[in-house]
Amino acid sequence: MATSPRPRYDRQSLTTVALDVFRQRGYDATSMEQLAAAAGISKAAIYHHVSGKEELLDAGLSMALDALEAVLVEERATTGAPVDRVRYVMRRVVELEVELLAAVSVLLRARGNSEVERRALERRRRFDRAVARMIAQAQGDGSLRRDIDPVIAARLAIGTATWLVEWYGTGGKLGVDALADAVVTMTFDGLAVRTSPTTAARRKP
Amino acid sequence: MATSPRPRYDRQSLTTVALDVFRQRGYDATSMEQLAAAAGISKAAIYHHVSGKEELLDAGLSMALDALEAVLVEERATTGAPVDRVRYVMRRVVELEVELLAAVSVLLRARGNSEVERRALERRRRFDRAVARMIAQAQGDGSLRRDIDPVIAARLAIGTATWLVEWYGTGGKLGVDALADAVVTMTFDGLAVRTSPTTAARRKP
DNA sequence: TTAAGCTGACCGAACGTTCGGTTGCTCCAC
DNA sequence: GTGGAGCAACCGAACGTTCGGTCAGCTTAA
Repeated sequence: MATSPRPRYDRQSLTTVALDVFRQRGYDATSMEQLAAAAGISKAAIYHHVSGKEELLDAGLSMALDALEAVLVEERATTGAPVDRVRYVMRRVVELEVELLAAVSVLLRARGNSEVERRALERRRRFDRAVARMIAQAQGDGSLRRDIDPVIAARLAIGTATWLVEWYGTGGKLGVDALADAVVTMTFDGLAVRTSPTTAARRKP
Repeated sequence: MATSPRPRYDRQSLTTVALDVFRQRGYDATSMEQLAAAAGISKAAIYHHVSGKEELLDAGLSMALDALEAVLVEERATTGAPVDRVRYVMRRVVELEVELLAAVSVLLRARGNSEVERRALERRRRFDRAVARMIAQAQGDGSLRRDIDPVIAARLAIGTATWLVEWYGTGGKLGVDALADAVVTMTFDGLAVRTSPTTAARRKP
């Protein structure tokens, strides 16, 4: 009757635990003692699996960034009309953020206080630039409005999507699909009522 | 020839200095020594003006929240068509964020780790609810689309506006008006091209 | 028997805060 | 006009506490 066997952690599972605590309290405000308590092991035991606190942050940030960057090379993000590719990427970003809520939450709070954070910020910036390039293309072929700078548009669009990790609870009543619908609809069609059904018809790709 | 007189700080001016450092490094990652260095006085001198680190945070958070709440009782936010009131509030929020960049930046990073932060989060939530109520009204009179939940719409809209403090630099080339235009336009009309000029005509209130 | 997994005790460094004392400006009796 | 009392502003040094991290030794599964 093994009611409570040893936790048996590894780098990956410890990172998951750490990300949850980092998300709740912030990286700097989280002590190794608190991580140990959350994992149910002693502080010293953590050092058997990772080199220290910063490696947990690095692994967590990479988890989010790897997933985001993978979206950019998916088929539907590289082929087809630019506007459809932007829509697809937006939707996938929302899905990823729900799936990797804690990791993305920690990522967007990184300030560049260490080399690990600075590298993560650089990768995040590259992602933003890639989306901005796609938006610029869609503006070029006339499917997106041109009166908003593509870089600003990308930042606002990604910001809208990114921000939801701040309030979206995993146990929330709103499903992922409905949430992604809301984000994509608002980003491309806006909150105002549409007087013409032309663009509304292509809302869900 | 008094080349370098005493700095002569008070609670207010010290808070301004502290907010800048908090914004760059994060509250928890900022030490009193770093605050002292930024202010050009000794660590001990700070305690002559404020009770401690947390009072600086409290004063900074209140600065942002007071300004945001004041918007809700302005005339253009309380009279007129609901949709116009929402537009106005959005625009004012963007203006305030540029004006109080550091304070808003610190506010949106508050995690609720202390009583001070928890009180700030509660005030922020009340602000969100007020905007959600205005959006619900605008949906009720048919001027905003009803297929997005007002609470979700409010969070996304405010999120879009709030997020810009993460990338907007005070010395940036983009002016406040142009930025507010971009945010309001994207939130209400979206990035997609308009096939009907009806709603586009009322973009700038 | 062995080695990975883990623990409690512990370390030096850095933290926020406090304290005794100094500095330099203001004001007023003379 | 001047000298010295009074005081807000400030400083260097130190406080107790907590931090991230280490270590010698115990436990447990194979």
